[in-house]
Amino acid sequence: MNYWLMKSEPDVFSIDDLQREPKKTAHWDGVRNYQARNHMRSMNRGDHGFFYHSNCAEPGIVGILEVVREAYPDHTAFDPASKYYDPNSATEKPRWDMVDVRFIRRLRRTITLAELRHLSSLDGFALVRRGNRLSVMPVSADHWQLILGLED
DNA sequence: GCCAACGTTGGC
DNA sequence: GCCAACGTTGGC
Repeated sequence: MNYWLMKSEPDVFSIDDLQREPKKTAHWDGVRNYQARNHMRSMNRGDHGFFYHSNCAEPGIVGILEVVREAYPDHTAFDPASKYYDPNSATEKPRWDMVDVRFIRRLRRTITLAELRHLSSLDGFALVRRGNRLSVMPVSADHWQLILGLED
């Protein structure tokens, strides 16, 4: 099993929104960055990921999700009414993909970005690299366990 | 292929 | 709201 981290702005789509979805499952649409898309293409059913809240008062990891459907075309790219519309992503040759993810649980507390930045043991973790803006990134098994260990 | 201009992300 | 750090676009 591989581990991931996926960012979402809570004002747009929060961990609570995911929990409220039917079957607690949602499309992870709107990714418009090639590196992030390629990470989604590498995901396997059953992989786990951190749900990260970005661009908010307390940025950090708030929960855990599971990949329940592997990458397939992101239909919002075909929809002129969508803010994620991409005229360069033709339906016969889709440029952008999404995965389906299911809510597993909330963390008992938010593990903040500020806190993670202070851990030298997380050196090399993409999230805490300076200037990182990637919205979907891998997490090593070691880092996954280490971060979960911070929860209590 | 270079690179300046522009747009976006996201912490603070 | 500011702005640093990137990514993308498009002229040449």
